[in-house]
Amino acid sequence: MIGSGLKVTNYCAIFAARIKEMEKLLRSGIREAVRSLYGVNANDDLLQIQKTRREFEGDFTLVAFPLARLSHRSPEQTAGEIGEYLVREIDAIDGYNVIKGFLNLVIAPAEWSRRLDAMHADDAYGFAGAGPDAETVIIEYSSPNTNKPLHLGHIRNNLLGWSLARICSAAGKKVIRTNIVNDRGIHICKSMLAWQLYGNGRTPATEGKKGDHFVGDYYVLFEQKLKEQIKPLVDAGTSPEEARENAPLMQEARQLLKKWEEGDRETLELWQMMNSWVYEGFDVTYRALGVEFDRIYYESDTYKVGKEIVLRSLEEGHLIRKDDGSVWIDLTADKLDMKLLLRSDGTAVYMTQDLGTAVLRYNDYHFDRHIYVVGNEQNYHFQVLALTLLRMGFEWAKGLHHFSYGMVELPEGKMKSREGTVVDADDLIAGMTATATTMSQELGKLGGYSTGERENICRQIGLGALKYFILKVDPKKNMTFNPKESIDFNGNTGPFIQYTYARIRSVMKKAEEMGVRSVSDRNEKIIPNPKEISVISLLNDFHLLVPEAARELSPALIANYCYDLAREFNQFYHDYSILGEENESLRSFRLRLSELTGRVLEKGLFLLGIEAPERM
RNA sequence: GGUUCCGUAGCUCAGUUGGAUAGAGCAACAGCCUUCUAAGCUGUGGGUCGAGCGUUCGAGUCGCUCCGGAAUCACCA
Repeated sequence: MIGSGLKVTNYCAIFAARIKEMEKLLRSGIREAVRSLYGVNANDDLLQIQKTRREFEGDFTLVAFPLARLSHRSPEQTAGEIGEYLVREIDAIDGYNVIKGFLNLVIAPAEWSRRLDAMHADDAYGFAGAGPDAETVIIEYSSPNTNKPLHLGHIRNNLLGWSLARICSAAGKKVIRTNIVNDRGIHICKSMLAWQLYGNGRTPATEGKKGDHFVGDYYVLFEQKLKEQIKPLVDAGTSPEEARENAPLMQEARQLLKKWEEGDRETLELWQMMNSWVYEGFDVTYRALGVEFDRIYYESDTYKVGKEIVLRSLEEGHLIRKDDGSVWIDLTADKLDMKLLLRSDGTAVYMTQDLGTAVLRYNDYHFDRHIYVVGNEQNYHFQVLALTLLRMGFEWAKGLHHFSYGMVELPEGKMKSREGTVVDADDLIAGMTATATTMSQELGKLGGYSTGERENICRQIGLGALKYFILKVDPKKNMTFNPKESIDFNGNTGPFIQYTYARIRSVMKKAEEMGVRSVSDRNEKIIPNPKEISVISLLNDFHLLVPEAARELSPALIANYCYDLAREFNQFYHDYSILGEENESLRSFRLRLSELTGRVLEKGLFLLGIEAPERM
């Protein structure tokens, strides 16, 4: 047997260093081959190496077409000659075949087994630590208004932001998760006014209601009452826009906003009280979704900074003041428009506070990159924001990046609050958990567990289904959510991946009971079968996948990878016995393969913000 | 009208810097539990990759034109 665990690790680390560079090894080998065979140096972008497609024999494929130019031979002949050379010169390459100019290379199966050991020995496999000179990335997400509870659109936003933060961290960046709360403005004044008029002192506590829903109800009530006031005016011949502006309720709301901006104590107290109700409600939703922030900014603070910056920039001559006193930036030279930065009455607009927030954050963190997770309806806004900051002389604004994602739509189209089709976040989360519970019962799972354990597992599964459903699709595309057909738990879903993980955990527990060890024995030579090799090969992709996902800012890449890995493992699991294998070394090897798959699935799910249940 | 994004199987979606015969899941049908969890595995059918032209040895992927859809172009946020 083996001496100490430490020795095993060292032994494996050597191979980790060597085999991690498997693709590099191939590259240098091919470059060498080209030099030796044709007497020329192959430019790196001519060496196109990819994984061999399933239907052909081999592990890696070199596309020989580009090299045919150097060899002055047909792609087929070039591929054949290079293949010949590689098999002769590189131990790890066992064989090759050529099909239509594609050189398929077969890696020695034993090499895969060594690669597995190397990955298995590395607890941090796939995740990079943040070094002292790591890039600092701010990720802003969520960004709610304080007049309404969160809905499905916010869920997509929060899940994307949270996952991006984890992916960037795993890729070795220093990440600051932040939120900007739109806590001031006419919208919250509407809720405040409605509560003053019709609330009769009710509170979330007296009504037994979540604070955000409670306040949201008054916002809806305001709009209802306003509509009642508008109707007679319109009937009397006023235009709808004018009627809306002139309705007494609207006037009162504006007055309340004015009082707020003047710092009226009573108004501020009401504002604070109602916002605190909303925050309590948001906290519950955030906790249910499993998202957190390192730092929260409030528009009520940042809009002042924004105003100062605009005024200073005006003095510096970057901006224009019109006759009515309003302040603008002229972006027509960049094919954009004139953009308002301060109203004629001196008050701030949306852009003003975003300018302030950006500057505050730069002063706070000196970020290299600032990622805004905000829907694609604001593409124009963020174009203007970055350009305006640059014009104002803030060079760091080059690091601003709008992570623009698509809308979540219903089969009938957009969610509309007027038609009551908005999918509430809390309802949806509760619904998913309920579905998971029903399904679990129908399948006869989770017998013998306590109620608390059962509830927790069903919660994990329900949320896993929801999160995966949302994160697996390309963020920039609009996506459809059909509330009638509940989200699936079979096939390409979160629970499928969770289930694969739970099965592996179950095997691990049983292995422990049986006393089967997963450590490798360096004296044994394992020749993995093709199914095992496909799993190892996928596991090997993971260390390249994480930086790739960080570069592309793509949780979908991680999600789809997890699915592929789980599917591949399930086939292996189905076809071969792990603990039932009689050959001791092979049994241990399969256990390592399973354990590492479990760890990688867990990490992948972690990057998506999905919990991995030990059993289900 | 300007700008940006999207269009792949009945439905929901993948498809790496352009590479081989475009892939999954759902739904439908047919199988597989005495064996490590059947939320699993296997098989069958299903496609003019919106249309056309171009670049290329090679285009779902790049360019242009058109068709269809979405967003945006507020002294709203």
